[in-house]
Formats: sequence, C-alpha cells, structure tokens
Amino acid sequence: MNQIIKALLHQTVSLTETELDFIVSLFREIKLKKGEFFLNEGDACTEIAIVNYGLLRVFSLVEDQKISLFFSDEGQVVTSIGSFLSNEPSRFSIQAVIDVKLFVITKLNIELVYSTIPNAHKLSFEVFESIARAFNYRIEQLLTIPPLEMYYHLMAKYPELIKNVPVKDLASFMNITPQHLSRLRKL
Amino acid sequence: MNQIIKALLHQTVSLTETELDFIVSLFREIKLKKGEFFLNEGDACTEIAIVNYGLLRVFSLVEDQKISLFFSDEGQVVTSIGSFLSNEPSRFSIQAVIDVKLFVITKLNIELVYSTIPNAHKLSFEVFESIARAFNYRIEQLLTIPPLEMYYHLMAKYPELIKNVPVKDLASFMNITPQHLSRLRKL
DNA sequence: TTGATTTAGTAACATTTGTTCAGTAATTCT
DNA sequence: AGAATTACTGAACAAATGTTACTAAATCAA
Repeated sequence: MNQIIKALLHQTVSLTETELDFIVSLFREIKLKKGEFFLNEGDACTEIAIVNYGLLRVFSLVEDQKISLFFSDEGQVVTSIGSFLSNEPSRFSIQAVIDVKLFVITKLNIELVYSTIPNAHKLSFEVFESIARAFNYRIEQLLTIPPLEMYYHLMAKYPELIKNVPVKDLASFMNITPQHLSRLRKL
Repeated sequence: MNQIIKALLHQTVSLTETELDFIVSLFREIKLKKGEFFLNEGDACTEIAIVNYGLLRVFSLVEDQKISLFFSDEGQVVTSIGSFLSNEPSRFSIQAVIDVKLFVITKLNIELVYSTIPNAHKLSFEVFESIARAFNYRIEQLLTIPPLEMYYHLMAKYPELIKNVPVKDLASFMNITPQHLSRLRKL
C-alpha cells in the first residue's frame, strides 16, 4: 500500500518521510467483490478511494436507465466528488465491475491531514486536478470521438474493460444503444 | 463586488467580517469586450474568475475545429481548473461571448488566504464543488438529453446564450453540425 | 438442476444526423 | 460604398443510429 500511495503523493508536493508515513497510515484497504458497491446513489460520500487493482463504474439512474459516467482504472482516484465536498447525497453510485482492491481515506482523516501538515492543500490540489482531468477528458471524448473509434480506443487502452463490462453498460458509456454497439463490434 | 463575492463564500463556511473583507480585497475586477480572451490555450491559468455579468465560453481547438466545452453563466466560477491546479499549459481558451465583468483572484492571493485563514481549504472545497457540479452536469447532459430537447432547454434557461452565441458554436456545444441545428430550429 | 429472467446478437425498418452543395444574408475590410 | 469573406439556411442524398422483434446465450433463484 505504502508505495502506491506515496507515489501518488510524491509528484509535486515535498513531504518528509514522517509526514508521508502519517498520511499513509490514515488509509485503509477495502476489497470489493464484483457487483458490490463502494457508494450507493443517495448516500453521502465520505471517502476518497484509490484503485489498486480492478475496475469501478460510476453510474447514475436516469429515468430507469443506468447511465455510465466513468470507469475507473488502476491508479485512479475515485469519489463522488460533489457529494464528498458538499456532504450532500450522491447522485451517483460506484460499483465494482470486477473484484477490486481500494485504498480509502475518509474526509475526517483528510481533515486530520489539514490540521497537522502545512501545505496540505497542495495535496488536495493534486487530487482534485486528477479528478478534473478525468472529467475534462470525458467531455472532450464525448464531443470528439465517434463511437467506432471510441470502441477501438477502449479496446486498445482498456482491454479488461471490454472483457468485463456488459455490453449494455459499455453502450451507455459510449452513448449508443446496445444493439448499435453489437453492430459496431462486427466491423 | 463585495456582496456578490460574500454571497458566494458565505454558503457553508463561517468567516468573520474581517476575514471576509480581507478575501474580498484580494479580488480585482476585469471587464472584457465581446471576443476578448480571459485565457488563451497554451498559457498557464493563474486565476479564478467569478462571472458578474456576461457570458464566457470555454473551448478547445481539436483538429482545426473549435469545440465548446462550457458556457458560463452569471454567478459561475470559471477557470481552466487543470491548468490552474497543476501550472501546466491550459488546453482550453476562455473567451467573452458578449461583454463581461469578472471578479478575479490569482493563485498567489489564494495562497495568501491559505496562509492567513484557518479552514481556508473549506472555501476551496466549495469552489471545487461548484466546478465539479458543472462538469458532472455537462456529462449527464451529453449522455441523456437529445439535441432538440437540449435546444429547448437552452432556450428556456439561457435565452441570452441562444441570442448571442453563433450557431456554429452552439452546434459544437450540442455536438451536432450547424446545418443540423439550423434544421432543428425550424421545428 | 430446472425454469425464469436478464442479457447478447441479429436483422429489417424508421429516424436522426452528417455531407455536400447552392443560395442568400450578414460581417468585415479596404 | 463596394468587395470579399464568413455565417446561416435549405434541400437532396448518404451514413449513422435508434427501434422493434425475435432467437440464443448467460445468469439467477428456487
């Protein structure tokens, strides 16, 4: 666990080994089986997770239809950011697509970091930057990459995603119908 | 200026009047004429703006094509968040669609807030939250609202946007061609 | 395990959207 | 003001995508 979290934190903010160890000690490890939830829509999100291995899906129920907002890779920071920051009920669920191991830190413990480590805000800037990057990337993707190309892209970059995510969920992520995705796959 | 910024800050974090006044004093006012840029793609974004009046457009050049990621309303917080947080060159430009007045604070001055006000991070959480909300909303919109409905929605909620934004830019925001938007408008 | 339910693949057809091209209106430049 | 550019509209056609319906496969629960 240490190595991974430290790698994440070490990018731009310089911390002493003691500080690093302290932060690392505030994380705990969670394993979820395929299908289990890290967060249920409607609950307040009080934690931030780092995906160690496995695959998470962030989705929302809109008119009886699940729409897939994100899939989260290994190494990615995952949370329902709006809910986490505002303490309001989350509008998204976060579910394990396959078995996952997460490193998780609570908001309470993050407060602890703030109160003990100067420049802690720079750490949260990094975390938020990584989340914002994912958001921007997603929007650009939706605006510029046509479905077939997107499928090839996913296949090349996230083969486990294609393997493990049901067609209908993949389709909702790509913003097309499952039937159409089925059709594209034949090409 | 005071009232508007104070209203923004007052939502959940309790600050003394002195603290509030101090923060407000760190903002400065900018007016941009229609077409002028708040930020050019490639430059590092060192400021966060609050739109007092007017309309901003966040866009990116992809293969010689301008894609419109966001339009920013009055009251909204605007910045190229990734660039702002990481100091990397912005991948987006931010331009005034019509004349705008902005309240702007630099990263340097935000650091000043951090070093003088305890719990300053809670303020930045609010700002992040408002940005994240806009991102999430945009992604959901793209995934769930069909073009015609989106057009009606924009017309009802942001009539100035429809009035002032060229058809081609509106179309790029809606992820359809200008010709198709032209066609939809007739319905 | 079986039977029921959900999911995946396929195809025909309908609808939406893109492309191309032309014409007109609007804008900019000199 | 006139010329040149750019933007908007419109229509015909092509391509992409959605809808419906049906069958096969996979999953789930008793």
